[in-house]
Amino acid sequence: MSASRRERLRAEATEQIMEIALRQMAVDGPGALSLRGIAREMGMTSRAIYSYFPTRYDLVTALIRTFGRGLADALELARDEAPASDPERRLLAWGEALRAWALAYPQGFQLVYGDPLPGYQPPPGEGPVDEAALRICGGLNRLVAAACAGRRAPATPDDDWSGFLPAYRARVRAEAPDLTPTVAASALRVWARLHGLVTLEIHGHLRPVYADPAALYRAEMLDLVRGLGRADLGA
Amino acid sequence: MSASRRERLRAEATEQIMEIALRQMAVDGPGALSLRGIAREMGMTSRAIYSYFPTRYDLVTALIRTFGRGLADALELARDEAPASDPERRLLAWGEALRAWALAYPQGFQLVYGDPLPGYQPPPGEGPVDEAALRICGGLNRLVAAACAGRRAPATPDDDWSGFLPAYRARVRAEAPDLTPTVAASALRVWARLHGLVTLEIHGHLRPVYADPAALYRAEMLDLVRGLGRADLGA
DNA sequence: TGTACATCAGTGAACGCGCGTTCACTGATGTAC
DNA sequence: TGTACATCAGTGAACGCGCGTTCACTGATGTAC
Repeated sequence: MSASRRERLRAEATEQIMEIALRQMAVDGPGALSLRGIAREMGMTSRAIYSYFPTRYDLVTALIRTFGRGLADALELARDEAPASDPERRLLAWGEALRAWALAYPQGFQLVYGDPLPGYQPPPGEGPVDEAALRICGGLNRLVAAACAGRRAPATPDDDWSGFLPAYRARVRAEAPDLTPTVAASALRVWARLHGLVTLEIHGHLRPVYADPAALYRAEMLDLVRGLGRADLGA
Repeated sequence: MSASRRERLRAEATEQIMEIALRQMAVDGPGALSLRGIAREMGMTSRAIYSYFPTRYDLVTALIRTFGRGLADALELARDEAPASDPERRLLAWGEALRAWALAYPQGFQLVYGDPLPGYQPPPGEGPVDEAALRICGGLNRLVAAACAGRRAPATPDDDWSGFLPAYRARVRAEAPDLTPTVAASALRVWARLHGLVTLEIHGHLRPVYADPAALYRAEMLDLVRGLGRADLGA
């Protein structure tokens, strides 16, 4: 088992690098992330970082991927703590978790949903957020579908997918064959509404205005749930 | 009038600097903004920039202020093109203008509403966005109030302002004494809903999903107008 | 249990770069008499 | 209209900095026999 000791140390160092990277970004803004700075804080030569991340952008990619997974985990966890029999509560829990996570990791939120870093280009092939985006998007689709299920106007059966990209439609179909486009569009707009309040809050635009952003967010979520099931998308 | 020739040239150069700054930010991300780069592109010595902007951050501040004003102008213009007798259309026009402006100047939108630049701190005293934020916020408040006016449940008269910051409340009171807190909160949430879709779109998160973001946005606005006037904020 | 070898984390010095900013200046444009 | 002076846009060279990245290496940790 002594081979794994090296592995453990390596994993720990890798993690430490990522933690320090985050702190740097939190303190001085993204873009302040610097390999030399991390090395300095770890008490290592800057050269040493390169045996963990061959390039600055590889570090960023790893950060984005980690955060994406973390967010997806947090959302699924919160959702699953509410009983499956109560889809509305599950949706509310999901929404609360989104805000809570964003407030806890504002740099992470920005990495995943904002412009990650000046000049950063995701690596070719699967981007670092793709896996998480799929989980998050798919999860929200199912939640919204469940919450809509027992409501009036449960979506015209012959709605069209024409607004969506074919690739996205195929993906949705693959994992949730009976999801209607109306529901998918609703989910998208639910996401956008929550996203709007969250980004305003983490960028400080709510601060000079509203003292209780949690209440505002909750009210928005309640309104949003109330509005579900109306087939109101489209021309 | 030859004194003004110098002034004109100076103003033109100042404007050119700002334009190039924008282009740089658009191409290589914010944070890629560099005085030397601007000078290079203008065919000047980097030193020359300093007679226009004493510091890099002064340039950023000027950019933010300009963009803030530009956005506020665009919104007011669009609103005023719709007849004052049709508050809903005015609100819709305002919303469309927000999206259109953000798509036209994504760097500007990010300067005003996102993290402007790594390390940037607004100057002490009045920040560069304050004037524009006031105009935008106040304008939206009035629009929402007008759109709510003829509706059922036009806000409980004795609603409370407790969720808002006292300073904000005072400002709103000063310029629109009969605005109810319910309306103010509605306006805030209207803003957030539009902001959510817009930020998702300009950061490219809608692109892999929805082919017609304009339609999605329009649907959201219609839903939002439909929902106005319900006194649905609060515990 | 002991020795010879492979692995691999980390060192230390150096590269070339672009940056913001400062210094001392030049030469053209405008102003006052 | 012409001259003496003030203004001021822009030059050119230099500063010190922190950065990402590369080179050739050392010494400790683990592995095979």
